[in-house]
Amino acid sequence: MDDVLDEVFERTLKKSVFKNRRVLLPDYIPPTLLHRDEEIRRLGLVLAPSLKGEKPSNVFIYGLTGTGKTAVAKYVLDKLVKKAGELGVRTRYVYVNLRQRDTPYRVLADIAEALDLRIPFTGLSTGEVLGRIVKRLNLLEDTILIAVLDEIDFLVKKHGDDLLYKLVRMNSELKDSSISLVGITNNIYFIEHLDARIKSSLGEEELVFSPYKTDQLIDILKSRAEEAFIPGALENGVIELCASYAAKEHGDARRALDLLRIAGELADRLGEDKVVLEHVKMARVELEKNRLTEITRTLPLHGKLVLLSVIQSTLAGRRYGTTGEIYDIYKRTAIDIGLDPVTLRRVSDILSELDMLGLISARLISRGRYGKTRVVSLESDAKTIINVLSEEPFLGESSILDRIMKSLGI
DNA sequence: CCTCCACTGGAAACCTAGGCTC
DNA sequence: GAGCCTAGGTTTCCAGTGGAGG
Repeated sequence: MDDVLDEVFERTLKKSVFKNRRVLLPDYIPPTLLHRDEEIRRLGLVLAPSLKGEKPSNVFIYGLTGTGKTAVAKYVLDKLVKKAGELGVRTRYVYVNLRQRDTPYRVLADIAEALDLRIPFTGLSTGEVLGRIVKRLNLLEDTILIAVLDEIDFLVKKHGDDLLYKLVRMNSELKDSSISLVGITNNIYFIEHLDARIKSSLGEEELVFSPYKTDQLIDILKSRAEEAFIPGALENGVIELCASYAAKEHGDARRALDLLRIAGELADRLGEDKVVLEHVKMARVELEKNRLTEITRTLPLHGKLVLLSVIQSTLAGRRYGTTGEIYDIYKRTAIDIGLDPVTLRRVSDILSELDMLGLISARLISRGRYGKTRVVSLESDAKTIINVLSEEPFLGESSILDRIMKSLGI
């Protein structure tokens, strides 16, 4: 037994294609950002007044995922704050991702924390938190706070633009301090459904990030690979393949880096001393599987049940199910395992949510006399989903999953 | 050209579990 | 402990609606 383990340990410890795997992780900000000089310069230009103690304009940054919006924002602000420190100007910044912190309260709590305030995770009114921030900023005289609100469209979609309005208006209550907003979104149409008051004040400046071209992706991957891998660890063409896969996904650099990293991890796991093209292809499959597992796992219970019902509705050789059919199946399953089923209205919403997550495709069609409904089909691997669902106590112990697996021939 | 199906999607309100202040 | 806050998931109610079949 020991020998087996020893071998595993040896293998992981001794040989690795990596020199420094960290530089390939999504939240790593490299010391220099390639092919974003213009964007860096322009954002710097907008925010530079803070070095003279003046309030910078609010900025809006648009661009698809993996175009370096977050990286550029963090990069510029890190440098800005450092420079401000040297000059003795009080400039701070907060970075908040509004997809993860998608309520007004949590956003305010994060901003408050950046000002060294302690805020409980629930209990206070948003107005109270806002008030404390104002008080704090007035106490810290001449402080310029820059709040980076990443994926800002998520908050607005769920809770409206009230918070943005309040944050913008907060400046009128501040004496010598100020707050500026940097909004980041990958939804170009986002600004259109903003209130006119906010649109004008938040969009004082606008930056648009265009996707990376394949050769730019290659540059980026090469420079990171030099840091990340030991020399000679990459077969010729590995980087190019990662780049071309990612270029197909609208030049998404994050995806390119993920592919490269996972390809490397696969090589390590297989005990090979070189990353080859085949590893990249495997990495692509793995990446999709991880995403699916992660999303499915974090689904609320009824979301999982509805997803399972979608699988069942497409079981008997059918390509899609309708909302009504899926609801019937769902209801039966829920009662079967001793759960109160939710209403059709709710299931309708859950189906939309699953669609947005990309797990299923739900297209709205009208079948004339036979009413309007959503045509739902599974867009992901049923086997992976069922594996995750079997972790669920309610489902794991029932025989439903076994039955489905049999029908699927797994 | 009109009807009417099978839902969709908006709005408000409810419920549970948490936490503040006084 | 009262009274008032929050987040999330949900229920209740209801006014639409695209287009096949009459």
